[in-house]
Amino acid sequence: MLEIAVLGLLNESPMHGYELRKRLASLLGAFRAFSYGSLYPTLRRLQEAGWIDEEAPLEQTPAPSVGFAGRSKRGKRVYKLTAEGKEHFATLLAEVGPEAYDDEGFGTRLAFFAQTRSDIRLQILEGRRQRMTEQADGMRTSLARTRERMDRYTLQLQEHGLESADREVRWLSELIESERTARPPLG
Amino acid sequence: MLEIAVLGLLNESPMHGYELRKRLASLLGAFRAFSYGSLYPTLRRLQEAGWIDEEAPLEQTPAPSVGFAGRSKRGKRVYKLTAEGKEHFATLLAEVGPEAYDDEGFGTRLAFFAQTRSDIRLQILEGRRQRMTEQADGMRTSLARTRERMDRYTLQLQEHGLESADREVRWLSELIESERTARPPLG
DNA sequence: TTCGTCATGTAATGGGTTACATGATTAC
DNA sequence: GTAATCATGTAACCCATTACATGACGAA
Repeated sequence: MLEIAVLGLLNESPMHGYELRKRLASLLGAFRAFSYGSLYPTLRRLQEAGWIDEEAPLEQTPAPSVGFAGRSKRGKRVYKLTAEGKEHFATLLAEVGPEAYDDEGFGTRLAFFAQTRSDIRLQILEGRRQRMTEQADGMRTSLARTRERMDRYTLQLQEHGLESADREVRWLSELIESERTARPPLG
Repeated sequence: MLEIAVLGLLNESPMHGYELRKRLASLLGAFRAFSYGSLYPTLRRLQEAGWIDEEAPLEQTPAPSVGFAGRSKRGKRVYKLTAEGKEHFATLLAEVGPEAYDDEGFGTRLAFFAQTRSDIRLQILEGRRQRMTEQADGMRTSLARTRERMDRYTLQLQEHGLESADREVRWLSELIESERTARPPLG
């Protein structure tokens, strides 16, 4: 999750960790803000895997002290995607399994839809819609079956959840529709 | 989270693990279904803490083999809340900090609102509303600032998120209102 | 007798968080 | 010169998941 988000942002432009975290927070909507305690280890892991790389900073100050990679002690580390990283990111975006439909995964995929193939976009939207439809139906059934036995708070909770699920289904249907008209099927 | 949910359900009636999991799934809405890999260890932990206890099953079959606590080999283990467990659960429900407002925590608290003191209910609802209001405002600001630079998918994502947040705020306001009229402040 | 579902459990792992620690840079 | 914010990092922990393993019981 963090991995795909980091790769996606770095695919748009090189960035350092601190900035990455801010972009992440605003992209994924204030909630889901990832702490540094997971971000920095992830950056290291991605670098070791060869998917991202540190940009050597262009030296304005004449002589950096002995430090490796051009950094004196502990300056900004600006990361960018490598060729393999771009490839890997493309592979991740092309996955259409359940991990692309669930609550955490779907938001992240959608955030990078502009970089996703249009047939994959459609598959993900339809998968998500199916999942949300099933969830809504399950809640409807359970509500119908146990409505009388529930206290008003449980009822409110379930009804709000159901309405949210229904709203999302409608929203997805609109997205699917405009996706289809924008790129009509061959023939 | 699992702890409070387990205690809450067992406070309503004694139950075994398997049943607990099904009730959990329907209570928290199909999503958030907790696997056995976390449920059973939690039950053990709660039992070791003295908050829940195994009910000795009433023997219908004449002689169980040597097993301890009345179970022959591995039968159902029906758990119930102890007195300390009830006390502990009440303490958990009375917490009004951030853990009661965030996404995971709030749903669980609301599910057991019928067992929660009405002044605490009000505090939790107001805390949640404040949090969601702040979140919505943050998203509105960020949308206003970066709307032009965003692709249509990111825009859709943010707008849907904003609408959901706004809807929840309105819903919370209704709950707060009815909570207040049902139990008007002293005087 | 075999299949489905009820029922309990463990081991390995994952993906994050909190709290802590450090240092550089900017604004007042 | 000092406070805020930018910036990077580590260690300990937490709460869950997946995959696996076992076994009882009822219905076809």
